[in-house]
Amino acid sequence: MSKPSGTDQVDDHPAFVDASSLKEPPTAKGARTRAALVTAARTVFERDGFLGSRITDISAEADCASGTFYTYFSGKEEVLAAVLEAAQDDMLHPGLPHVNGTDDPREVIAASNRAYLTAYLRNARLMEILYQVASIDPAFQELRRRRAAKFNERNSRHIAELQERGLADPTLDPLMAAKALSGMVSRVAMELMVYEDVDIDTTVDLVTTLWVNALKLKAPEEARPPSKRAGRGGRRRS
Amino acid sequence: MSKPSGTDQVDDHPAFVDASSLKEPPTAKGARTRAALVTAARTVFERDGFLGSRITDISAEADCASGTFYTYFSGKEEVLAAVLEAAQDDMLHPGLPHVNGTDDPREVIAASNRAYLTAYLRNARLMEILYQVASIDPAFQELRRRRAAKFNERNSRHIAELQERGLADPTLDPLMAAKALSGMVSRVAMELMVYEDVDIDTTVDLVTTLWVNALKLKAPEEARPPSKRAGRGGRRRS
Amino acid sequence: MSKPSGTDQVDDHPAFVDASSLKEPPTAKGARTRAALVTAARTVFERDGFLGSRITDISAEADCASGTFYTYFSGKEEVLAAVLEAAQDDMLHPGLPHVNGTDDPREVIAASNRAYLTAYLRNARLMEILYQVASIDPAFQELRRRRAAKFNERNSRHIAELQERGLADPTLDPLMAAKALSGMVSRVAMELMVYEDVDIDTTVDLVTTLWVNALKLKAPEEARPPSKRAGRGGRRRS
Amino acid sequence: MSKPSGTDQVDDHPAFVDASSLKEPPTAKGARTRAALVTAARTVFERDGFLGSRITDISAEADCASGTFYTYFSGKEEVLAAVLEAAQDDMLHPGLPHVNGTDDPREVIAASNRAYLTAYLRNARLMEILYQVASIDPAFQELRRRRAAKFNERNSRHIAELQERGLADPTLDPLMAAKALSGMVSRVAMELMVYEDVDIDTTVDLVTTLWVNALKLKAPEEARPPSKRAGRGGRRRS
DNA sequence: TATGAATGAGGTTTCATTCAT
DNA sequence: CATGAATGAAACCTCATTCAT
Repeated sequence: MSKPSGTDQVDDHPAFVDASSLKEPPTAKGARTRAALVTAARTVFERDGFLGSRITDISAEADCASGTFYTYFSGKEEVLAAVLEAAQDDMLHPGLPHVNGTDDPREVIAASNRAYLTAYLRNARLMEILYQVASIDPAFQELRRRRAAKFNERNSRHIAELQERGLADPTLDPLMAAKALSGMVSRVAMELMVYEDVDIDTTVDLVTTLWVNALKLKAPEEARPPSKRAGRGGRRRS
Repeated sequence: MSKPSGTDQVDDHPAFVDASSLKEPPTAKGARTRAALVTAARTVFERDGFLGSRITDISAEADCASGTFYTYFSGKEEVLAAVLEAAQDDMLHPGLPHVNGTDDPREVIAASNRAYLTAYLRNARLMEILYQVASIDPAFQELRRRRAAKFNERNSRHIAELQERGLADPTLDPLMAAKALSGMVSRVAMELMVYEDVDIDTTVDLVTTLWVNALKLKAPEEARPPSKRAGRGGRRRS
Repeated sequence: MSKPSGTDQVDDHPAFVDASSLKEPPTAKGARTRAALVTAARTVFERDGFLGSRITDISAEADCASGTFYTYFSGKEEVLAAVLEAAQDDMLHPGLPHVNGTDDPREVIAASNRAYLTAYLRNARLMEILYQVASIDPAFQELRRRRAAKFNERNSRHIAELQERGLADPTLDPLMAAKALSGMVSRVAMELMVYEDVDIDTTVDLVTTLWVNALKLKAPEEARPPSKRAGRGGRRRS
Repeated sequence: MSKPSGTDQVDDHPAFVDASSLKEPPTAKGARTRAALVTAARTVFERDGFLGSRITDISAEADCASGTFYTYFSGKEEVLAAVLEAAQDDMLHPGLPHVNGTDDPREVIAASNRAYLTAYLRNARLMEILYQVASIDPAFQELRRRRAAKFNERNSRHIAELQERGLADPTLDPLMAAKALSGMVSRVAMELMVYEDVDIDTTVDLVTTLWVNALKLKAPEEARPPSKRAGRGGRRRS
């Protein structure tokens, strides 16, 4: 099924498949310590930002000595990767948009957006941090890009499908539109929900309406411009 | 005249009116040195980012001793403010969208977006930096917010006007829509133009179409009670 | 027992009970390093004065890296507090004036003064430094004051006691007299013993005589001028 | 006339005869600028201490450029010398203790002390500063010593004279006693009057009584072998 | 593994002093 | 003489990283 608007991902990062920090902890205690460090790192990053944080703070937060940090990670970048990886699990299942029984594209889009924004809210600060780091560290930039690509692909497919069914503006480039619209959603998520505390229902409504309008989405029954009415040329958006 | 999409501003920062660094140096040489430092700071910030930059580098770039820096600024934050202030001048007059002779709202929107994106391109890295710093320093966060507010107000007014003229979807909240749409534009600017090197014409077209669609914009002649001419169905965006 | 003239304290600082640097280092090595730093700091302070000293010099003197200093102290002020605290121990037991077998107040005063001056000599430079710092840093000013208060209280009590026993000039305000006389002693300590190298016996004699005279001290057997012999008017002090 | 207790001097610095900064200002304007700098320096020194002060502050206080400072002085030490020199004039004539018509030594001593303490109050902070600097800069140490010497000499002479007249304890070494007693007075001046705000009358009384007691001073009529004994019976001021 | 003291390179900041205007 | 910008040596302080225990 195609999901329009970042259904199960946060931001443009659909899959935090990272390879860097997959050192499976050897011992049981080791695993616990490592986990504590990852949790602590997230806390500290969210509090102080990535660049503002110090390794000392992370180990302190994890209740261990600063030296211990280096048993599991080679530096801040690596914990960050681990933190993102951990967050991914949380973000992959944000109540998947089981738009049961509905075919109405608007409902599907709304559900997707809701799922996306819900997950976003839980991980907003982390996203902000990823953004920051990406603009500094090419590795994270790449990470961000690769994931955004997957994500946009999916939304793009959904748009294309709607176009094929005659439900969306056929003049739009599906991939470009997908990028622009999901960009809009993630921006709105940060600006309105995080900074301005707008409630999620309002936000879902807003972005869904704009998204639907932007695609000139028709109701399914209007689909496939019936040949006979072709003369009328009525391809009314929305 | 109301300008729809951040016509003459970059990002959400319509007016970099800053007060912090208004210490006009008394002498001419002083002014020159200060200017050199501001220029150098911009260069260094764009190269290394705000947090990655060192004051030493800035003074080196400005060909002066490190101590000289402190004659004019109390720290990196203050130069950044000065840099943004200087950039503002550049951004305030990016070939104002004198959409001469056209009343067509799409043309107006397109022109605005072009102006905006053009300026954005010139200051993209700086915007990225402001974003970074805002997420770290509350002062810049505030700066960003206050300016975004002004900016959104303007776009909001334009949308409301179109609604009043019966040209735009009346169900939209003008302010919210303005925020979402200009968010989209600045996101696209960064993602597509800066990271993916999409050319400006394509980008302008993309965002303009989406913007226009999102508002369900009608051509002026369709305005208001289109009752009688409904059959004609002239739907020309742009 | 009340001790007249700063018996077991140096200057007006009876108890260097400081709270600022009570961070007992956890490990043994840590304790050693900290102690080395305190010792080094004292050496450097006595050599260069407080303001003339550099943290680098202290760590160098303690044979450790400059960063190590900050593991234990937040700055020069804090080491100084630690140095004073350490000195206190030395000063608290300078051969307490166990004027065994004597009740003669003059002997008691002499012994006290000797104890005081002996300790003073050992810590003279430090006292000078405390004086300096106190005139600059309100925290040390306060420290000095609070301790002087305790000290003066004790001398004051001794004087009052002598007055009650009819051995000292009853017209004197005990606290004021205590302040003035111990001020005299510490001044003389610095001026004569430190700057002019007068030997301690001479100095003890000098200040004891002046102190005794100033109180118009009588020998115990003269106590409470018996009314009947009033006419004889025998007034021989000490 | 012999003055017992630092009659017209402040602290132990009877004569600020300094040679270092006697560069008579050439121009009239020059003289004014120099004077402004000296005044400013005193203000700044009293506010921030000698070591805490910066040349910049002094020129700022004197409303001139920092470079100007070097036209008149080679550094802080030199202005300090100038400041002390200027203060000397103020201190040399503090209402000289013309104890007209009295021969009573106590009156003389009281008057001297009053004169001394009055002047002290006016220059207390400056004295504190001189003390500080003396403990750092040998030149000022020397200055202080040489002046103290003259001062002590005078008090010493007065004591000797009283001894010769049979009015003071003949066992005291006049010079040593002078040093100790004037040390007491200057200490009390700082501690009580400056720090504790004790009023001058009380202070004069206190130190005068102690001074008189310490010398075992007799009234003139009791002088020497009082064999015939005026009959009137010596009135001892306790 | 865990610890936390020690390290020291690296950046920041201050200010006395010079010098061209 | 006055100015005040420029200088740069010198001190401060931080923190990632190592390593002996």
